[in-house]
Amino acid sequence: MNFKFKIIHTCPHTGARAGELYTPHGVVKTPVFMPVGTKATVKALSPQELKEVGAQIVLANNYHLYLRPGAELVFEAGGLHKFMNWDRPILTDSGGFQVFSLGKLRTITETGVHFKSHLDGSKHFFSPTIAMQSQRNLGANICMAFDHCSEYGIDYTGARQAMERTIRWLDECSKVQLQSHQILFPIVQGNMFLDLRLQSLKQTIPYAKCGIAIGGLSVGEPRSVMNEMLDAMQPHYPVDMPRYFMGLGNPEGLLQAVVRGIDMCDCVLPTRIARNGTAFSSKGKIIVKNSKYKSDFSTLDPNCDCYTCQNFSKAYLRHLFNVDEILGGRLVSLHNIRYLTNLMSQLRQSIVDNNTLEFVQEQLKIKNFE
RNA sequence: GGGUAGUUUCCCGAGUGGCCAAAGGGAACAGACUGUAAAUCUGUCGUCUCCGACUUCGGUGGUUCGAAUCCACCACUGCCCA
Repeated sequence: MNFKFKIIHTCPHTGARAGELYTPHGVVKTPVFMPVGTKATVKALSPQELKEVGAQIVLANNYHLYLRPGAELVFEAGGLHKFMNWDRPILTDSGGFQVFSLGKLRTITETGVHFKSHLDGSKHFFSPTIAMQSQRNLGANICMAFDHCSEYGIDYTGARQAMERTIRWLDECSKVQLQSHQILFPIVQGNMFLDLRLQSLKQTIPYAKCGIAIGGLSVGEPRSVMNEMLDAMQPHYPVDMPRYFMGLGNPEGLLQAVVRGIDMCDCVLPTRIARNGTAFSSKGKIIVKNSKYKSDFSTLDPNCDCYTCQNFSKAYLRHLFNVDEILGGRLVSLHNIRYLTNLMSQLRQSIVDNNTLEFVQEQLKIKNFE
């Protein structure tokens, strides 16, 4: 088998683990934050910059790449790694999240999802099989199961139906033969209902060969609810494979998740808020555009080793946003990714050093950390 | 010198008797963003003791129950003719 997960150390006081995920495109040290590059590019950053900033693995999105340029074209190009010039591991989301986010542009049936392209309104259909075949063509290392991610606030019956459908779809997904350098990650659903979560987890585990994902959280629910869900699932995960919390990317959430046994996270948050003028920092969130930084010639974060923090002041970054120059979004994206990769590697070190609890509590003292 | 068009809240600019504290855009300010329909979106944007009151539409004086809108004069600006 081309994939292997090795646990280096488990925290004796929390659920945190330090591990290594071996893939045909290299090793990923966990816990890990994975930047999102939906359309085969992490917005505003080059692969070289991503490496400099410590990205070990990136995401791409099956739905978006299926529409443009098409999965066959990516296959023809030699696969995503070659196409986007990223030689480290890649994970593709199946398009399941678009079932959730595209709202009125889609209708869900038992056999799959009818989409209207957000680009030109053209009609498309994803069955679990089609979604997996498309991901096979894209050629990422980790392919996510095609799931039904239900929205926060849905009632029990709706949540149960989405969860059960996800299991049925998972079974179909598992029958699609992937390339030898690929593996399927199944996804646990169940919305905010503990029994559904646990049932989903139980039924999903048999399909997990190397890793298992938690979907449908961090979709607007209070942090306490998210933690409650993670706490409930933690004792029941397979020990020997990474748990991937889909769509989590704010510093506090990452810490909360890792101490609850999560190994992998991804999110658009760092890059999106960066382009919108907000930076993470060891003193909390910095809204760079704010007028109070007009003549603040200090850097975003004195503790950060990124290119941005080595060379540019808040006043300059604010200026870039003010005059609508793309470099602003680039520099803050660089910083925000670095902030999270740094946070995760420090967290990893704390696990190895047996002082995770201390480290996390110290970090959580930071105010305005959302 | 003559003619003509204009002067609106930070800027541009709509508004030609009441529904106007005054459209729209910009700027400014604040906020949101979680498996990316996002370099996007939302809110505030005359003053105040802010369910209400007050002061504004170049200036002054009129007409009118009521004026940014009508009239007179003045000031300034653009354009055309000398």
